Amino acid sequence: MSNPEPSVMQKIVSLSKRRGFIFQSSEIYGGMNGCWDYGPLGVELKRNVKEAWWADMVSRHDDIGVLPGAQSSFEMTGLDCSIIMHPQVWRCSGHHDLFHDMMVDCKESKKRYRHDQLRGRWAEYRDKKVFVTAMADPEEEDEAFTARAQKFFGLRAKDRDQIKWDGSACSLETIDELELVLGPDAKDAGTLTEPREFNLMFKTQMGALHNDDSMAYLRPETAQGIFVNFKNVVDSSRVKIPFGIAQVGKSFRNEITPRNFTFRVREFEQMEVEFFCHPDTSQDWYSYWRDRRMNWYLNHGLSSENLILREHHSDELSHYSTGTADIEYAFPFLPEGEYGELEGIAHRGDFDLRSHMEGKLDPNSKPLEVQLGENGKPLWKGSGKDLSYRDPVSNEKFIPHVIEPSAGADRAALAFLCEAYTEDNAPDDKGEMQSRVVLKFHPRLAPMKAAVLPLVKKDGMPEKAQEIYRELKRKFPVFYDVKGAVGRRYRRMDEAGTPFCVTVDGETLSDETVTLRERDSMVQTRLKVDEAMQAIQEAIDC
RNA sequence: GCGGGUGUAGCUUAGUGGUAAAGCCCCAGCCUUCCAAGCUGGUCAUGUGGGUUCGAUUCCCAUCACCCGCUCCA
Repeated sequence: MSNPEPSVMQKIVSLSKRRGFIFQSSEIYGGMNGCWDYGPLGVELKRNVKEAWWADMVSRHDDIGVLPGAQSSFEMTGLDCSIIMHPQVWRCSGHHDLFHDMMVDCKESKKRYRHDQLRGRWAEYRDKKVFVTAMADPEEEDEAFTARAQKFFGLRAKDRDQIKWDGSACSLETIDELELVLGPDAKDAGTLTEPREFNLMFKTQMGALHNDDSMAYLRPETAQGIFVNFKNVVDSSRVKIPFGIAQVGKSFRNEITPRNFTFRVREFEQMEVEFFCHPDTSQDWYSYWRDRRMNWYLNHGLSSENLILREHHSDELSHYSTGTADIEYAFPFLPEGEYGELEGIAHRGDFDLRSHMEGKLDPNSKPLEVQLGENGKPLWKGSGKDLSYRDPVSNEKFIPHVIEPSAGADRAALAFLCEAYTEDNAPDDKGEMQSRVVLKFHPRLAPMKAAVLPLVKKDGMPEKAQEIYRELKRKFPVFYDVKGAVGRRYRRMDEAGTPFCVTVDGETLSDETVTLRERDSMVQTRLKVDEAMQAIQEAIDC
C-alpha cells in the first residue's frame, strides 16, 4: 500500500509535531477533539504574533500624530478582562439567544430542526395515528400537514377527507410521544431524536456549590468585556473620542465541527480592538481599519496572492451594520479558490453600547429598538447605566459608533506557518542539490532570531561562540548548537524558521568577525560581531 | 450530528494469529574549517477498552483521535 505524496497540509502538521510547533492536546490520553497545544517553537511564534499586534495597535501607537490614511489622530489603550462575566452580558450581547437552542435531529433525513420552530398536528386514519410535522409558513401549514399525512397513509388526493384531525396545529414542544412523530422530511414516523440542548457557549459553575444561580459562561468573544468597561476606561484614562481599546485573550465556543488543525477549535485566542468614534465619521474609520489591518498581514509576510479582503454584500450584513469585511487566507487545507477567515472588521454602529444600556436590541428592528418579551417588557434588561459620551469641546452628547477589527491569534499564527512552509533546493557538501525544508518566517515572527554555531568543536571556537551567544541572547532569542557538521546545523535552523546563523571560525578568535548566514538566500556575509547583531536587530524591527 | 477512510518508534513506512523490521531524526563518542545522508554504539512503537483464542499488533465489537465529504459556522 503506497500512499500518494502527502499534502502540503499533512507535511505542515507533521513538521509542527516533529519540531515542536503544535501538538495534539492531551495526546498521551488519546487526544481531545479540537484542542491543540503550542510547543517550544509554537509558543514563541504565537507570542510573537500577539506581541507584534499589541505593539503595533497599542504600545507603539502614536497618539499625537496623524497616521497615513487616518482622518485625525486617535488614542489607543488596552484592557484585560475576566473570562467569566456576569451572565446578563451574554443575554444583552445577543449570544444567549443566538447560541442557545433545543434541536432535534432526524435519523432518516439527517436534517436538524429547531425544536420550537417545528409545528405539527395529530392525524388519524383507520387505526393509525401520527403527529405530522412540516416546515411551512403559518398560512400554508394546514395544507402542508394534509399533504404529508396523505402521503404517509398512502391515500389518494380524493380520499384526503378521510383523515381525522385531532386538535389544531401546535409546536413539537408540546408532544411527548416522539415515536409517533413524522419528521418534516421523513417517510417513517419516529425518526426524530429527543430534543437536545444546543449551546454554543461553554457553561460553567461559579463557586463550589452547583445550582441554577451559580451558572456562568466562558466568554465566546473578548469584545463584550470591552463594551462593558467602556465607561470605566473613559472615566479613568482621560481618553477622548476617537479612541480604541484593545484586548488579547482566550475565548470559547462549542463549535459543532472542530476541523482543520488549529483553524476551527473550541478554545482559541482573539486579538480585538473596539474603536469608538463619532457616528458622522464612522464610515471613514471603518475604511481606515479595514485597510490598515489588511496591510498588517501583508507586512508580516503573507503573500498578496494568498490573502483577500472580502467585503460583505449588503444582504449579508446585519442591517445596523454599514460595513463588514473579512480578511481571508488561502489555507492549504481548503480547496483551490476558497479562503478561510483570519479577521473580521465590522462597523457595529451603536448596537453594543445601547444594548448594554437599554436592554438587548432587536437586531431586526429599524431603527433599532429594545427587543420585547411576551409580557411586553424588555426581553433582556440592560445595565441601565449611561454609556453615552459627552464631547468635552463641543459639549455634544452621543452614543459612539464602534468599528471592530477582530482577529484570531491562532488563525494568524497558522497562516504565517503555512505561508512560511517552503521546499526548495540547496547544495550539499559535494555541491549536489538536495531538497530543503525551510520556514520563511518574517524575522519579527520567527521563534528564534539567530543560531550561534562554532564551525568545528575545537580550537577555542565553542568557547568564543558561547561568549557571543550570551551577548546576543540579551537582545533576542538565540540558539546555540555545536553538534555535527555545520551544514546539518544550518538545515536544522532552516526547518525551525531561524532567519540567521552566526558562525564562529578561526578568524573570529583574532579579529572578532563572524559569518552571518541568511536563511532564505543562504548568502553569507563576513561582519564584526556588533554589526551582525545590529543587522539581526534591524531585520526584527522592520 | 451523518457517511467514508486512517491509526505500528519523534517522523515516514514495512510486516505478522506465536521473538515487531527499516530509513530518517534524536542521544553518546569519533571524524569534520561553511550548507544534511562518514564511522561506532545507543534510546524509543502496535491510540484506548473489551471480546474470541493456549496466545491478538493482526480477527470481532466499542470508544477516542485525525483526515475527506455532508451539515453547521453568531
